[in-house]
Amino acid sequence: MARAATTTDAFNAVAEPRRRAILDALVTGERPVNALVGELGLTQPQVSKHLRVLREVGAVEVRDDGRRRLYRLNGPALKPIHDWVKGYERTWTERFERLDVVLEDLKHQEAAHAGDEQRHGDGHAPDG
Amino acid sequence: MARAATTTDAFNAVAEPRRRAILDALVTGERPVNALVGELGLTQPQVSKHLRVLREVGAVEVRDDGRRRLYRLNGPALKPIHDWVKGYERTWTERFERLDVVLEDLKHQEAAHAGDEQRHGDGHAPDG
DNA sequence: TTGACACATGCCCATATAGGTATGTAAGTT
DNA sequence: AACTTACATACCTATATGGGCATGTGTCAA
Repeated sequence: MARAATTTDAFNAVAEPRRRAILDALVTGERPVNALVGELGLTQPQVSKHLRVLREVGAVEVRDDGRRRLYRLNGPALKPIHDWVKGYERTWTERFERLDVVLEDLKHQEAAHAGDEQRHGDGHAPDG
Repeated sequence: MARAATTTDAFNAVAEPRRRAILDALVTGERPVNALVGELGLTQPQVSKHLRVLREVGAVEVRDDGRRRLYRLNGPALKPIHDWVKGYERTWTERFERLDVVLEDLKHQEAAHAGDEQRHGDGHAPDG
C-alpha cells in the first residue's frame, strides 16, 4: 500500500513544506495565485496544485475575482492538528520531560525505601 | 519527484494515523513493541516499522530491556508542529474566523464613515 | 545446545506523489 | 476576432511508501 493521499486530511496536506508556506503567506490575507507564485518563488502549476490539495482538505477557500482566483486561509481546518499536538505541549513546557522515567523512578523508590530520592543523574540527553 | 520521506521531519512522520496512535499510546509511559501490537491491533512488523520512522525523527526513544525494547515518547520532537499550528489558533478561537472578510469590511467602513467602533459582535457566518 | 520469545529487516508490489512541461479554459483588452 | 493574462489540468516519471510475509538477530528458558 502506498502512503495515504495528501488530501486525506490536514495532517497529510501540511506535511509538505511548500503547502505550509502557502498557508503562512495567506495568513496576511487573501491573495491571487500569481502573488503566491512571486512570494514563494514557485512555478504557477506548483502553486495551483498545492492550493488544490489545501482546498480539498478545507485549509483554503477560493473566491473568483475576474480572471483571478483569490485564495484565502481557512484556519479551522488545522484545528485537528492543533488539538492533537496540544496533548504533547506539557512534554516540553513543564518538567514533564522525562515523565515515564520519573514514574519508573517513583515506583522503584516506593518499593525500595519510601523516602530517599538522592540518585537521579542517569544519562539524560544533553538538551534536545 | 516523490513525496518527501516520512523520516524527513515530524510533520511527515505524524501524517500517518497509526504513527500518531503509537505516540498517543506512549503518552502513558514506555512500552515494549508487543504491548503496542496488542493495544493498537497492528502486526508486529508494522509497529516496528512505524517505530523506526518515529525514532528517526526523534519522536520516540528506545531502551533495551532484556529481549524487549522499551519505547518511550519524546514529545519535544513535536514542538515544531505545535509552534506552527499555534499561529493559526486564533483563527478558530477568536472572532477571527473571517479575518480577511473582516479586513475587507473595515476597509469599506473606513472609507464610508471613519469613526464608530461600538459594534463588535459581528455576525459569524452561519455557514458550515 | 535446542527451542521459544521479542523485535528488526528484507523483499515484493500497488499506489500516490511532486515536479516539469505543455496545453486547456475563462476573462479582460484592443 | 485576435491576443494576452491568470489559472487549472493533463501527462510523464522517478521515488518513497506501507502492508504482507519470511527471515535474521539477540535473549531467556529448559
